[in-house]
Amino acid sequence: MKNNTVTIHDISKALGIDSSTVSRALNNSDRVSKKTKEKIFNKAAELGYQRNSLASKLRTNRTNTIGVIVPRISRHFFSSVIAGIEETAYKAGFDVIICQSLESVDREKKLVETLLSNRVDGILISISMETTNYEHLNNYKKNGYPLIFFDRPCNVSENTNVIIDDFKASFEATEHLIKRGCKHIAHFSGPQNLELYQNRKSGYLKALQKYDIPFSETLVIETQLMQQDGITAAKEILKLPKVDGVFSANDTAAISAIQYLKNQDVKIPEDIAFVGFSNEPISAVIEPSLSTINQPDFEMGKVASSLLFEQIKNKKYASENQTKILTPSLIIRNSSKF
Amino acid sequence: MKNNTVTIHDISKALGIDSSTVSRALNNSDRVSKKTKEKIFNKAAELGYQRNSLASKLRTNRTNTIGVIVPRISRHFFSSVIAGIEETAYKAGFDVIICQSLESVDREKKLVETLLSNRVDGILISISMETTNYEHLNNYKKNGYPLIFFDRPCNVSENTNVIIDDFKASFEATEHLIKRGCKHIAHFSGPQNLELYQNRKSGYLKALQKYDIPFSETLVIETQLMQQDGITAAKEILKLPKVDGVFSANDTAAISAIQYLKNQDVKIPEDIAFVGFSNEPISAVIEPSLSTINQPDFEMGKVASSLLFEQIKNKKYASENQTKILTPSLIIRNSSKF
DNA sequence: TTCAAAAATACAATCGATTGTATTTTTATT
DNA sequence: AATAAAAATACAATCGATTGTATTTTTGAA
Repeated sequence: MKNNTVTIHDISKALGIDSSTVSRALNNSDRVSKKTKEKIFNKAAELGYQRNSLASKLRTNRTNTIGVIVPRISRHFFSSVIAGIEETAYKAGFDVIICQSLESVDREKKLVETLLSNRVDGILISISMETTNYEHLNNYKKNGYPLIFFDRPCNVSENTNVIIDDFKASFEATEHLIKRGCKHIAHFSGPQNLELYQNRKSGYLKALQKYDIPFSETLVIETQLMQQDGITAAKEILKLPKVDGVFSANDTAAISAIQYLKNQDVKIPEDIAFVGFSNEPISAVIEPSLSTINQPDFEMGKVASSLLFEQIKNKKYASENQTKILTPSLIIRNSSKF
Repeated sequence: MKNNTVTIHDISKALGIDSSTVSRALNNSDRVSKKTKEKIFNKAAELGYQRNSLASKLRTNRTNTIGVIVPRISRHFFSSVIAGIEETAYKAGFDVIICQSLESVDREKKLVETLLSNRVDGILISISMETTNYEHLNNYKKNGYPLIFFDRPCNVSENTNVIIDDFKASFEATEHLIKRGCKHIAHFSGPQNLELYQNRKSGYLKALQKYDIPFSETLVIETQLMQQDGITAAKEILKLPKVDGVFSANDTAAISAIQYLKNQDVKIPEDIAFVGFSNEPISAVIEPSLSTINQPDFEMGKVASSLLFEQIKNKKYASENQTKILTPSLIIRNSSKF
């Protein structure tokens, strides 16, 4: 089977011009005269030439491509981060390869392998919930490979992280519930191997402590925070005495819990007030609308990718451990109105 | 700047074995003895060898990668289709490059260029709302390049399309409104350059016709069906006399319209009943929950990618024009309850 | 017109892996 | 032990573009 794609050599032969000159012309090098460039451009168009990026990348050892690994692209937060990344990348002339780990470490490992074997110039990653071991990432990081963690940080070694201030936001969310009058506040918590969920829990605890609210471990319900988990958690708190407020570490679980509780004739926020986390679009339109934490998602994408491009351009930064902390904000809606 | 990545030649030198043998060993060819394979595997692991896919792809002229272009990954429908595609691709040993056109033709064109220059083995595309001209796609299709349209079909020439039966679903949705008692049904319509929106409108018209419901062009409000468009459309129908039902060509516009109308003290469904299209997750949880058309999204991804892999394996299929039609279903919820 | 400098173009090696063919080594048969 | 067949390995070209260096052509100043 003959391959009929057009190469610079076809152009070269057709015009009797060396392929090196053709290559330079197509890259608009000033080592080629205007006249020959013209000829080459025309012939290239005529033959339907299309550069083979694989060959180019192989030769130059530069792909102008970065990889992004997120748990799920369908999560609004992540697709917004990706939008921010793509905007920055576009300006910098980089392509972006988007991958989803689906919260599986195995998949994550394979994705990293694939990205690296395709020689992306750098990787932005928000690790999966299952990820507890960072070897698959740190090996490459050690080689000075540009790698940046966002949203879900990795602090086991020197890394660059772009995160939001989960502790502060969670503190504020909980404080808001307290000021509103809640006395028995439960917390829907996520996997504690993710620092992010540790921080959200800490913020919650800190607020209780500040206001001298008695705390019991039974108030913390740790799940994967999926839709089904919200229902399970809702059932849990109904068993507990007097829970009148819930700070959920994400919106998804809060929303399904609210739905369930409403069906059980629990009044939101009168009986139980809710604050979620993430500001999923759905939160604004459910009934009652969900108070939540808005994260600077788009900005996070821009910041993380800008840092990555800096590292790519200037390798020395790659070894520097820096953490950028972005500030989220509390949005008060009906689920926690007075 | 020296490049310190490990190649098969490093392994070759370290062991005194020819690089061709190393390559064959790493590909588990049976032309290499077990003993040497062992040695090579060990050395590869020791040196931290990682295949350079670029070189491999260049040489073999096979990338085992397909490209997917969708308008937006954040749309639930598309991320579900992608999930279906990825599942099939994974089984077939293919990688998937996900791209979003953001409904811009220019971006779409660039994405196609990039995918082709990276020599993906085939492309799955759901065209942007702006796309009216298919040259950027048909040129490649003519070369026998495997290309499949899904959801938003392209019938200007011989193409393979995977679509849902928009006409039938829209007919049923409208019929449902009629049977429910609606007499003045408006239609939120999308860009008519997309066949999909033509079909949805046709189904709506057909239903009106079947039940002898008088029709006026003012009842059809054509927009981009974004959130803001829903509000605009809602204002429109308030100006019309007696509109008591709306069939919206997507959920997004329906939802924002409902929100707006509720604020204007219009009762849904008592005053105006609504049926949307797409079954976005949000539709199930808003108040009232939105009746809508559920699309077999995941299945669509599986079907489209299976077809593509067939075309890739067996080029002769590529020239065959076939259209697969999947059947959606009406979900009746509170926004159109009796 | 001459000739050095500058501009334009050609030559050839290279990126890393693959693969058809050639050569060497091993195995098995007589 | 001799030898053909089979197995294992080595050689060398190749995929398509890039790039350092060499060569040719053009330009312009003397």
